[in-house]
Amino acid sequence: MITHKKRFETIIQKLKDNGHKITPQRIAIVKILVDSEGHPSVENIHAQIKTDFPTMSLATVYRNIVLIKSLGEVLELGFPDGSNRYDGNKPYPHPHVVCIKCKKIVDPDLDSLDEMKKEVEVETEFKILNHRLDFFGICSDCQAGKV
Amino acid sequence: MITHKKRFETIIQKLKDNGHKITPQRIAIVKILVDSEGHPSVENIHAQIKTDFPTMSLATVYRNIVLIKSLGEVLELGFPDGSNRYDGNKPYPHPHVVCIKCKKIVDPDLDSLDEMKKEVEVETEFKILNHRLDFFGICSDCQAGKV
DNA sequence: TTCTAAATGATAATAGTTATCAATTAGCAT
DNA sequence: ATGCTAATTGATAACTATTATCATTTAGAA
Ligand SMILES: [Mn+2]
Ligand SMILES: [Mn+2]
Ligand SMILES: [Zn+2]
Ligand SMILES: [Zn+2]
Repeated sequence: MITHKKRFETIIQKLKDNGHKITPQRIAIVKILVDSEGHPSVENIHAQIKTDFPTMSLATVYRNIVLIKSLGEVLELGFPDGSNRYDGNKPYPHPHVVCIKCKKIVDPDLDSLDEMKKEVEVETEFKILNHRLDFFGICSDCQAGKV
Repeated sequence: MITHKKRFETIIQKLKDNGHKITPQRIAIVKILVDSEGHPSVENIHAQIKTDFPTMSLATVYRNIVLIKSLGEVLELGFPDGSNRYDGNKPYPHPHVVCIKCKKIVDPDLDSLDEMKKEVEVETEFKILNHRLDFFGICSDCQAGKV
């Protein structure tokens, strides 16, 4: 996918620009972050890499996600049960739709959010800097019993 | 506050109706859940009660919140960093505005959410059952440097 | 008042994440 | 190309919010 390749280059370049070394582990992690459609978890990333990179440590995955997060190049979807998920393609806040059965997470198109943010700023007198919107439900596959 | 008293009675009654005993610990926890304006944390609830009920165990607070949650009478706002907060007055999903400085959480009035939910259902073919909307920012007090 | 299942308090166990530290290595200087 | 050094890694210990365990206590019915 062309946009994924571009994201890959962007993140690698940003790592270089900030004086970080480009290790094989880093490359593998960034690749998965930008190639995944389904918002992978740390465990998922680790498992994928370990298949053909058996020495990959879980700590390295965590460390690099923290690093890439600090560069603003991955969005962390933290869930209270600890099952955090990551979006390396759209590293800015955006709404998500979560299937509570198969744990799939997709990006819907929603434009009314900006309007909503302004509403909230006027009403509450907060300066809004960030937001998080999740819808939880059952995807069409799971509704059809294709679990 | 009249609405809080009503909520208190509602929850106590529901506990009775479901065969649960009304203990002093339970009463204290429910009181705080319905009297708090600011979405208290477990630690906060525990600390408040311990002042004049020194034997109150943290485990009891956790246990009772799980119980009241299971009866649908408190909304849990789980945050990925483990700083969960509770709303005993509006136990159904609703948007929140979180101050990232003083950790205050308020309930804004927002009506466009239902519309948004329908939009998402049409677009993604999910059956939406629940949602979570948080805005993060800085409250007017913190903006004024009243920290 | 007595009885018993439910609830509590104290604490151990759990799980995701972060910290630590010795060993390895990417990338620069020679 | 080689060696150097600070950055990075892998292994594992530590941490922290929450849950489980279990002996003791108690709410509420008989
Ligand atoms: Mn996304
Ligand atoms: Mn609320
Ligand atoms: Zn599904
Ligand atoms: Zn504030």
